[in-house]
Amino acid sequence: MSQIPLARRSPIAPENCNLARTIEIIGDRWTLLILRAALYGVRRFDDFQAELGCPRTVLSGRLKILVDAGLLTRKTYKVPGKRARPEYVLSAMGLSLRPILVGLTQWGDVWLGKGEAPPISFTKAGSKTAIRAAFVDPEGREVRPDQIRAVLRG
Amino acid sequence: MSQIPLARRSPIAPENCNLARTIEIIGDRWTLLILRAALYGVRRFDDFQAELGCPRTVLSGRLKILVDAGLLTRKTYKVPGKRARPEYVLSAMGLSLRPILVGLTQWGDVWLGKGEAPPISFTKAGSKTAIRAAFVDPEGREVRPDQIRAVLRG
DNA sequence: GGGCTGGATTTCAATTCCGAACTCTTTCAA
DNA sequence: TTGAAAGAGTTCGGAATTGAAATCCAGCCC
Repeated sequence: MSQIPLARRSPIAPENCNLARTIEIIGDRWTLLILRAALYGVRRFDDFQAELGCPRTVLSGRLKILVDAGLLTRKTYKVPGKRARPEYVLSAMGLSLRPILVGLTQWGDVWLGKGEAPPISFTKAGSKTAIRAAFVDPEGREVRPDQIRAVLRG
Repeated sequence: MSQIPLARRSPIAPENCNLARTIEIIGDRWTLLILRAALYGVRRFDDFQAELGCPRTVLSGRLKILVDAGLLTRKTYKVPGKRARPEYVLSAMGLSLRPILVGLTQWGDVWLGKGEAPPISFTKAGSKTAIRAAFVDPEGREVRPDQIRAVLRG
């Protein structure tokens, strides 16, 4: 029934596993919620704070981590008549997490959705049909999950 | 430059957002590392502990959460001549996170990879070319990131 | 100057985490 | 029959992190 054969250890030590490294950066409740908000267009400190409802200390710290890691870029914006403020904009590095967060959203729709229609869905521009996160080969054709093979180097 | 227009709040309140709900369950360092190990075939308490190096109390708690949430199933295994022990195997719900963890791995390969060849890569069965996470339409054709539109219900 | 505003820091109790030792149960070995 | 081993936890202090609120701080307005 379980597709995965028993292993006592993973084939890659967590120290040099890029998945483990990724988890070190974004594997955190608040960090993920910040990225969620950022992908919806939130950029300012107080807006993040209102959105997440987290302590300002935590928000401040997490934003710093994300900027240092390169997922967010700290820019300055200026509303006329107000002083300049920093805003936190997704970099290309952060933007490229979008398929993953959409994938997580769709996973939640399936397994946590309580039968309701999902509150947000995704379509191709100019079309009404839904799109989904998936794997594709180099030519852009879908590869079904059961066709995925892992290959170890060396 | 930034593709995402400024927003003061996200269009969906975190309370009834399936992405936020997902993050509540698996948005945690140790939880994600447990799932990583589980997807590599690790099943037993002490093996998880050796793999993650986390306190046994934390592991015990996280496993309980994952079992309660339905991602792991607690079964009993018996090595001949040894007493029966519990093991934690991925349910269908947990297995369906695999594409997401593969996506995170590849994101790490691109952005954290330090120029080395990734220690693990993914291909389509019977092929040698790499696959990648992307969006597809219902027919399985790739949709480029700039063509994605979010649609709110209601 | 004095108030306002949006970032960020300080403070401190409450929680969570860590690490090591300890428990409990069954099986094997002396 | 006693005892050692092994696996899966639990117990227990001390350390670190979190949460909530108050405070600070810099520039823009009047």
